[in-house]
Amino acid sequence: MPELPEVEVVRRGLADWIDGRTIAEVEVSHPRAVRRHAAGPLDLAARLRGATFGRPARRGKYLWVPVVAGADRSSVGEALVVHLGMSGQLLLQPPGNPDERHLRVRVRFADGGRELRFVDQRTFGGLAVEPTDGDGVPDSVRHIARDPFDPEFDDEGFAAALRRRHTGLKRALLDQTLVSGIGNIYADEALWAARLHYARATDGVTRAEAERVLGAARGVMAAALAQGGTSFDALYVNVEGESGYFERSLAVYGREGLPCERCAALVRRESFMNRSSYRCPVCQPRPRRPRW
DNA sequence: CGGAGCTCCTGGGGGC
DNA sequence: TGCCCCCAGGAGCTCC
Repeated sequence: MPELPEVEVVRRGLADWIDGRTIAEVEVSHPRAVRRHAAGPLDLAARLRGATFGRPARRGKYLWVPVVAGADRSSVGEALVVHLGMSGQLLLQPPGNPDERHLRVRVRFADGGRELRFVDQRTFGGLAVEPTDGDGVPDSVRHIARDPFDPEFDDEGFAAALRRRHTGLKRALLDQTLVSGIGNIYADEALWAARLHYARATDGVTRAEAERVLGAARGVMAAALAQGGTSFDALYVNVEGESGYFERSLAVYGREGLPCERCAALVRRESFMNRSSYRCPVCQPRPRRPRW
């Protein structure tokens, strides 16, 4: 469930720990973790060996670390791209620490200090080394929209693009090519804060409503980031393996049958898009003409 | 080409 | 106690 705030917590941790360090060796213990690296695990390891990490960057839920090649290679721009999927973790562990049960990739550094470990129970996440464009954005991230915290995010452009869509509002919020970083939890929280139903037709959403839900998404994700992110089942943790505290601040997600904080009506859980959606039946009434 | 549904995966938890 | 099934869901892929 790592969404933008959780990925940003990890990015900040990485910036503290790996920026400027040189890679000694990479071990891939589960090929699925590097399936997005088309040339295979050996190629991934070879591209990283001897290279130096730069400053970690992020767009939406995608994280990447520029890699500056060793002296023996031309310095074509490349980056190590990481997506945490549902259960991915990036941990900085002392080399002697016991391996985690779901350790997939280990990066050892030449300085012998803490190693970078990619741990992923459900294996939806993964790593790849990819070329970057003139703006430093990797291939697989180029189709991802800017996220609401990107200085170049265009609020009016978002509202216009949303209203041009012919789909349901939550579906659109989860579409990473429209706005990135929002997942199931923060979509539900943003919709509750904006008092909008998930099945509102996007072409019927007013400009003001579009601004409201965007502002709500920004607000809830900023609050979550300030608390170190949201955690469930200890699956999401920062690079030190610690959980965030935002779960206790969630207004609707995971709160089926509990009173809405605004109106005391009981929160409902509904199945939608093969996942759970939580809403207040009073604050977020079902639209006359729903779109799923 | 936009939109929608399917699928990948594992472990925790509930029901019987 | 053990087994089976459901559930969590990001995003690429496929089909219409």
